[in-house]
Amino acid sequence: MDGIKANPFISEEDSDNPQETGPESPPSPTSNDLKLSPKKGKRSIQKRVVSVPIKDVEGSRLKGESSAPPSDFWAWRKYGQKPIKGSPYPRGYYRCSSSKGCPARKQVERSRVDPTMLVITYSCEHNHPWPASRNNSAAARHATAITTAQPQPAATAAVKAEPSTPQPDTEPIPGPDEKKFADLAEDNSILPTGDEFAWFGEMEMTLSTVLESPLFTETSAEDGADVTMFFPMREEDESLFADLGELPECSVVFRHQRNNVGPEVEIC
DNA sequence: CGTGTTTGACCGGCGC
DNA sequence: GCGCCGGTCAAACACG
Repeated sequence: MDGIKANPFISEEDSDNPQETGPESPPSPTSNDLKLSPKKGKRSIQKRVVSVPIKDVEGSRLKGESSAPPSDFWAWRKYGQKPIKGSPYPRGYYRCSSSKGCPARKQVERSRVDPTMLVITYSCEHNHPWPASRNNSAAARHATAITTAQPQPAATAAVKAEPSTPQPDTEPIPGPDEKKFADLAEDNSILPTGDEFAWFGEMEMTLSTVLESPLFTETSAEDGADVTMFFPMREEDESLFADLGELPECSVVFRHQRNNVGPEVEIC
């Protein structure tokens, strides 16, 4: 909390990287066996951790959302809430209600290290057939391009260095996942299905894109410079996406707050 | 009436 | 084997 705190407030998790958002969740020795939904016997769950300022959340609440914290425009239905040991704040469990049978889930809890931040964990079955969205091929291309454009040994290095650098919050791990997501999206681009799950792919793409951005990784990671990235897309733009196939369906807003050190991350 | 939230109970994994 | 804990279910309730 001295300002050197890492930036991205976003971290991703994969079957290979079962790590929670903070130091308070030590990787279990059997980390090979990722965490699964106890009830389901599925083996791969894609997880994405996003931190958003509570201010943002309240802002979205004003828009009409009751207790749904996120500002994404997919519908989430709360199906549970549990007090988490070690945390004064309960964790809410949300399920995607945008479409029937949507396997996507989301956990929302207040960050223990920074109570002004909400930690949102998106999760979805990895082996789920991600349908292509109207723009996902573009996004996929983008992500792929970025990933390949940055042949970082840091990818493995970052993952490897993680245990030795316990960050208080989430970490940017531009790892092999990005490629996975890209491949997924591209692979699924042949799927005829609707876009009920496209949001997840979209999110992967968007986040990956931002995370991979040298601007972000370098500048903000270096000294926390004033990185302001605006993707002026909001609800009103959603209608545009219905007709546009090139623009990103979701927007990510990274804003470095002057007073409140910490970027704003918004996924909508 | 349909949809979403709340809340207690239940289940399974994991550590001791 | 036992207890703890996280995640999910499902009934009851609230709201538009």
